[in-house]
Amino acid sequence: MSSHLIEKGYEPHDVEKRWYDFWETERLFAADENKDDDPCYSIVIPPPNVTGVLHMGHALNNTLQDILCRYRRLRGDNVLWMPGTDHAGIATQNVVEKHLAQEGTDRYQLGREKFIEAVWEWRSEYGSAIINQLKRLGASCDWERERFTMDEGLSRAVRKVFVKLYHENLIYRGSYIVNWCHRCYTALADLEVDHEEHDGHLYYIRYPFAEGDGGLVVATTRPETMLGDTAVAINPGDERYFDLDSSHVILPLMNRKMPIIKDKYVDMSFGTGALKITPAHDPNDFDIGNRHNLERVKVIGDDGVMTPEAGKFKGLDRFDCREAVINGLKEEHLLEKIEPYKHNVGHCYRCKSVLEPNLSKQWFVKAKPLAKKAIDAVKNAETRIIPETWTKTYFDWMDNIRDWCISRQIWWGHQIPAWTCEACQEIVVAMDAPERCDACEGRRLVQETDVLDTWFSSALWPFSTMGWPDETPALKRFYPTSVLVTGFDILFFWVARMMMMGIHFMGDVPFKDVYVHALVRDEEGKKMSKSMGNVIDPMSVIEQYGTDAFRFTLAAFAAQGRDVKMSEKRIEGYRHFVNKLWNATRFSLMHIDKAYERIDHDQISLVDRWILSRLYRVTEKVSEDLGSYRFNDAVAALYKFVWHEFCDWYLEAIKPLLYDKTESLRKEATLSVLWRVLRDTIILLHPFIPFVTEEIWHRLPGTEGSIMQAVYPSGTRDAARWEIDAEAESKMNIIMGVISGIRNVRGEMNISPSMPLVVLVQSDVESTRETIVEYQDIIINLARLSSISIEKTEKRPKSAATAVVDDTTIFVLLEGIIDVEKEIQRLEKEIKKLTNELASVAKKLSNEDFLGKAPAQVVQKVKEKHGALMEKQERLQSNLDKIMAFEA
RNA sequence: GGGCGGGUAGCUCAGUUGGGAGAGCAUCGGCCUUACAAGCCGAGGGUCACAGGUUCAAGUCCUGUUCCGCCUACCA
Repeated sequence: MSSHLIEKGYEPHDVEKRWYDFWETERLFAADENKDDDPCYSIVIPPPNVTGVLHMGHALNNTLQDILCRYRRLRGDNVLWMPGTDHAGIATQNVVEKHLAQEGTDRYQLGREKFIEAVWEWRSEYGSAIINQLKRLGASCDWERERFTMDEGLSRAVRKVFVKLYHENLIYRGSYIVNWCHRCYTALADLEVDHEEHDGHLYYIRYPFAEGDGGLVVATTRPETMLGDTAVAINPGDERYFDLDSSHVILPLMNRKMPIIKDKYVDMSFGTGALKITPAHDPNDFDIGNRHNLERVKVIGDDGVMTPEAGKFKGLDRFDCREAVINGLKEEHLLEKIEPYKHNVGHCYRCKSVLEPNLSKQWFVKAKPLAKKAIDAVKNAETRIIPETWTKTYFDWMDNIRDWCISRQIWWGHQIPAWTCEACQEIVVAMDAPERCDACEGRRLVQETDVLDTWFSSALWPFSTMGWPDETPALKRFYPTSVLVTGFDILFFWVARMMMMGIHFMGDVPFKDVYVHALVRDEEGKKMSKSMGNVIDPMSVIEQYGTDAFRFTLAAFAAQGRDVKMSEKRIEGYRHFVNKLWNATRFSLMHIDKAYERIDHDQISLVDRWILSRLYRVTEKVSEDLGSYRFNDAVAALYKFVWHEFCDWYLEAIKPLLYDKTESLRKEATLSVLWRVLRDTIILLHPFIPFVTEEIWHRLPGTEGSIMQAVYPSGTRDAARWEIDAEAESKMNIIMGVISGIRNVRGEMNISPSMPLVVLVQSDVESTRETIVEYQDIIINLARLSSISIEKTEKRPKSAATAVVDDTTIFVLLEGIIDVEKEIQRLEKEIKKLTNELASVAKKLSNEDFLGKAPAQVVQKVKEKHGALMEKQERLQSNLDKIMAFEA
């Protein structure tokens, strides 16, 4: 017995902290851009918001990345996992503004410079929260390289990109309708709009003709915008309006004379076929306005309050104004009717306020030319999207891409590097503040106050984090990255834009693979959200079950193309797995007290050969599955191997030898196999459950350093014997089959587990008999027998329960104990089951077409199955007959 | 409006080129067997949403129906 006794249950808490610190201190996560020989593997983290806390999505996302990175490191790759956070312009500004509000001040009182200082202070105090949570998760990022999108280096990259795109005419500035959030006081990109269906109303308003009686009735969901109307449009083909008396209408409440224009955009089948035109507050109306040279009257201000252009409604909040307008129209009897109407309303994705389409001067990226190359790269498989189904979504969006509004009217972010000359209004775009105007040599230049969309800087992440625009060794070695692991919710926001920028500026795709994983939902499949109260906090899960159990669960759930429905029950189940591994180790270490580097293959037993063969198979399987991002399959294979092969069969089978006090070469050989299998198993498991495996590693004799530096098990290392042992597997299948058959009888006949049984085994097949004779000790041990005899002839003993496995019949002799009735029932049940199975197989074989058209291999297989079933049924039947005759 | 994914055991879900319906949890029965009761040994349980089609053969491919979820969209 060794002195390495360990605790009975695995306690994750202090273990996790201890080993994470150890890994960091030893710099085991560090990539080396100056190393030439090893293959490189790189991933950039999807940077979480610096304001964020870790949620289930992050947990899944980073667990998968960590599994890949740890796996590749073990295989000997030079791995870079680049970590960092993004500055989350609007979100962060909102958070800091809330803090200021609590202190009774606001950013306007502070002023821009002081406010930005306050954000940096906030960041240094709270910004590392999510990083620490990633560490709790075990994330093996190269933290020494941690980046932030507002770092000086990354800011330089942002400016460089902006300047270059501007001079390539891929960035322009202009007045357009944008999505405006009055609360955040900024424009948003189209993507940043959340559409929600609302129960609203459709208001029918009559606009009287300028000449004569009557008027045109228009329908709108936003009556307050009528104050900014500058025309009414009808379809030129609309017969209803062919002979209008008047060419103009009078805008009610404003008393403005407006033209009736004709535009094919108008849908004759909707509403009245007459459309009010508000060029300053609707994107379609804006286009129509351009076509007809209409005036743009902006009635809703950027603060959500009506402007002086709204006449007597000036100063009203936009929603109050809606009420006022309706009342005003009612008084003038111009409101024809109100219908309930469901329609989509855009909301700010950051603060959920209702957005207004608003006329505004903004900066845009011309997306089409950039998108084209990004489309081609996926078409040419320079970048693979996995699962493939997402490529279609990617193409759909890319094909219909629209210009990207990149300016934001907030303070926290990269200030746009454009300066306006006060003298001549010339715009100068440059990396650094220019000293004089390019056009007039004027020296008074004012920088643009807008900042850039956060996603603009995130789009550069794969190369800006590696030092671009400098030509760094890191870029040379690690770009393009091997894979991007991300959720589909930011496929457009981020992945598509990185593709565009990466290709444009690096001349190469940013990643070879994009692995798109599922979203984590609650048990009912709903998106987890704070407002619904269905959020499971990863940190509390880690507290309760340990990081390893949590990670194993996440990986097990990560089947491709499916959402993850998180359930604590499953986490609990995998905690049991971690504990099982722990206890298997505990048992092993009671017998192992040294390293066994060499296995004496002449001395090892059948079960030893079998478990080595199974270990080889699971090793291959895990490599295959991780190579194709099938995390759940890898987890299932490992789970089955550890629990149902290593623990249930192997450890149980070798117990008698281990408990035998006498030293022998045989025992030494088995111990060496046990040592090897345990060591290799924890190495295989380490990418998934890093903490417990590191802990075990250090308790296992003969290991050095960290498990992270271990040699990954592979077929080449132990070439002579390290392979599938088909003979051992097939023999073990016979042995295990016989044992299971006996156990089945014991269970079904309610025979106490402690009662030793006498068993007679019969088989026609010589090799089967030989195998059973040779390894009868295993059967006696695991099936709890007092004796076993093996013979060829079929001669049914008195008072026996029967089990048939393949070519073997097992008689459990139970003179005086057997419950004949029970045995008859048992056999009848078994025979009935076989009869059903046989029927479907026989049907197949009686089908001429099947015999003629199916591949010979398949026919052969079915025939064999039929034979086996027949034989089994016959034998059970004959035993039933005998037992019944005996009974009678 | 367009697109995508899903409906498989009581629950949560696997099931890769079409050829034996699986796992975990839950349930039932038996065990405190000297690693683990967070355990061991057994057992039961499914017309693979519905209707057609292709095929010798369909959970798997095709068509339609239905229910659920998501993404996307400038019809007032």
